[in-house]
Amino acid sequence: MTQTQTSELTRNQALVHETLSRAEGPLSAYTILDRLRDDGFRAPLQVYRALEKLTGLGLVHRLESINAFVACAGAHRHDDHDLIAFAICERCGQVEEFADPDVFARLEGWAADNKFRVDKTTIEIRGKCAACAQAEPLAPNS
Amino acid sequence: MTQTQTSELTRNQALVHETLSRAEGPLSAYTILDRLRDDGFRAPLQVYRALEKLTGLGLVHRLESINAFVACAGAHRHDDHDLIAFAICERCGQVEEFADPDVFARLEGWAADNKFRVDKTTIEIRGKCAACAQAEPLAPNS
DNA sequence: TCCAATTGCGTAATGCTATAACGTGTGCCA
DNA sequence: TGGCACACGTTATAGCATTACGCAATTGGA
Repeated sequence: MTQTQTSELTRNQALVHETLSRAEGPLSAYTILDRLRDDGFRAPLQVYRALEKLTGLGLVHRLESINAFVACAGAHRHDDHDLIAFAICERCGQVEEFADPDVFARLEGWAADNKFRVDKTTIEIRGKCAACAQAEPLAPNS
Repeated sequence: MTQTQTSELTRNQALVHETLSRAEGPLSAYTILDRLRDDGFRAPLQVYRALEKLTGLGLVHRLESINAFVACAGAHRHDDHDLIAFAICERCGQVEEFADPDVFARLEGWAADNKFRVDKTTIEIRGKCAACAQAEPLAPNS
């Protein structure tokens, strides 16, 4: 029941990944835990350990601004794990991933100019997605 | 002891702001609380309420990726509160603010193309600042 | 072959971050 | 003067993440 090959997922990792993949939006670690109770999950650490591995593999992204996790949409190149921006709808919870090479080029330019060694870059836009923006008027009251 | 003019800070707000301004780097809300015990602070909410006001005024920034707060460096325009990127050194804790109009222009471009209504944009780079990068070799072991 | 290193797992406890829900007081102004 | 907006204080609770301990299985040399 342990890992037999480097690139395969263990049972716990696969369960967490499946849970995130099936979800419609980002999930918190504790939500994942709750959804995996029936599969034997008992403690937060089981989730966090799996998430650590999955994020390392680029299969899952962490959304820093909302303390949640999403399965990688997979629409981008594998080695661009940390060159992805997120647009998070605060109304419906949907998350859009997008990669803007120019944005990252400029940030890397700043880093180079300032001799800053980059480990991880976070770009997250919060607001309302197209559908929710339309559903909600601009000036609700007054 | 309450607010007499709209643009002035209350005692609590001023104390939190001063604490952050004097700090060398970002502080967590609970660290701020500890530093203000002698000034009568007892509960997290006293800090969080002040922080909410200060971030609203643009005097303080929240660093989402490390759950901490910094006093605004003030080197940028007042109305560019949320158009600022941060470079956070994970070794010494120093934070650099910088505004890159092109980056934000491209992100706003994406938002416009996708009819996404932006509320807040977060850009945070974590890594090693120039001094710390030099102090730490690239491949420590192996 | 056997030892040691690595990796993952399970459990319990703890720590850190943030908010909910009360009620109080004060200034403003219609 | 009554209502509103805002700030405050306190207690309790919710939500997020890690430390620490021990065990089991795999792997890769010596």
